[in-house]
Amino acid sequence: MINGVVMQTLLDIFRDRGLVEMVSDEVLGAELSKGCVPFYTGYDPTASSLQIGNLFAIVTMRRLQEAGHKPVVIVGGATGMIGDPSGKNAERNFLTQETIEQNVAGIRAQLETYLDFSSSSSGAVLLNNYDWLGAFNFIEFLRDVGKRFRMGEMLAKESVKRRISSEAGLSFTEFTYQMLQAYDFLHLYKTHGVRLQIGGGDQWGNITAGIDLVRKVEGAQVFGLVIPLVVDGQGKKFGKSEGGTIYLDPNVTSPYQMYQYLLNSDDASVITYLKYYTFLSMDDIRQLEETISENAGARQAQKTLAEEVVRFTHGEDGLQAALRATRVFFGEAIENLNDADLRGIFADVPSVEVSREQLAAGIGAIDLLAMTTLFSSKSEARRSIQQNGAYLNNLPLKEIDRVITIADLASETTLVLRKGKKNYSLVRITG
RNA sequence: GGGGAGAUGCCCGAGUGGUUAAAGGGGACGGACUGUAAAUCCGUUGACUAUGUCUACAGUGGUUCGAAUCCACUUCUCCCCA
Repeated sequence: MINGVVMQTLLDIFRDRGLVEMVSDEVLGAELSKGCVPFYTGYDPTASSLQIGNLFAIVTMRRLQEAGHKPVVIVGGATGMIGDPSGKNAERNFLTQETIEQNVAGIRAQLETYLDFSSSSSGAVLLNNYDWLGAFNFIEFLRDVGKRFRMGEMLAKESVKRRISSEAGLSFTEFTYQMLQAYDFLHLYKTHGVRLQIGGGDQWGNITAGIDLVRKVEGAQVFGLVIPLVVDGQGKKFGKSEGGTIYLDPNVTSPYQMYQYLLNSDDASVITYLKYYTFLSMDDIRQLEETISENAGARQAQKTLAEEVVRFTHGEDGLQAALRATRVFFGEAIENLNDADLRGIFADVPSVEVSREQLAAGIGAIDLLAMTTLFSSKSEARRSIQQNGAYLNNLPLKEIDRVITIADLASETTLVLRKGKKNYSLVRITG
């Protein structure tokens, strides 16, 4: 309190936004107000791309960075080889050194779009814990680190208890995981002054292990902050759609797919997502919340969420591509588009090839439709046309005996066929 | 080893000699409605050279003008008694 005014700390602001599941000590609020607190979070390099589920932590890091705190991102080159038992039912397969290196490179590139990696005092750094953990020999590790750990505490960890009593059991390798991660915290404290670890709820055991180790070895207080688990209206983990996981890499998950996933957020969850994933003010978010009760059908909140996140991830160009793909996918006539546009929009759509001579000679609509994966027989194709369910370049195919020719190309080499609302197939001409 | 029941379209399930490409339900697909939701409603759901033709009711053979329906054998499934 200063002059009778309650100062709101960054931690309070985070709380208002719902970003805090747990903190190790309330003193963290004051610490964050005093000055730069280097903090870290870690990622396992199990894939070359992060997924949208990881984005929450990244956005949270960004918030901290904007408040003047320095992000230290660890990619678990060493711990990734061990496998974190937290929240997992079985030990995972070891990754090869080569795969891990590839994945580390991919993750680094992605983080650079979200965080400021400049050399300023709060500039982010990315480290690979293989660089220090890999150098250890076993005896040294036992003497310097292992001695600080008590079996009772280690066995009491939820992740360990659950796995030990499970069918799969727990290997010694996995059991030591918490020591490695705790050592990361100690190492970062010593080398970068890191005093805060953030992570998801399943990391709580590992985080506290690190806090304890730093206290024992250095006599210093460091902190942990756990962000909430993000789930959708059905309680399912955020970021998994029927089509699979939503990745941040546009080559794996197109901006359009990400946009669609976010746009389809249910009304009950969208406000929470806006708080987690966007930098909109709480006032703006409250206004969007009102639009839901006023006119839920407009889905203003969902649109805003999708726009903000896609722009943040893929830039303005990526967002525009997603919006254009959305318009086309949802029925806008396909015209004035070139091959490159279509390739972007229909990146995930199957295609068949037809020679230029064949198309020049004309192909019956039914025959052409039956060649695609859309229909498994000519009868189906015929039926679909009769039911007004077949479209050429998003215009209904009305006549059964329609002949399709070169003149029908939507772009230089492509015809767009559609069944029903949004099942597409492309026909490309060759030669 | 003895006795009994059964095998139908994507699935379940009617049908026991003649408009049966096969009732009904589910699913799926299309359409309407809608918020790219849910529900609801309508239509479709063997193939093809398409108002017709061909292929289909476990398999093979037979009876018959005509069979998913009757007979024989084969294969498989289930149940009961030893």
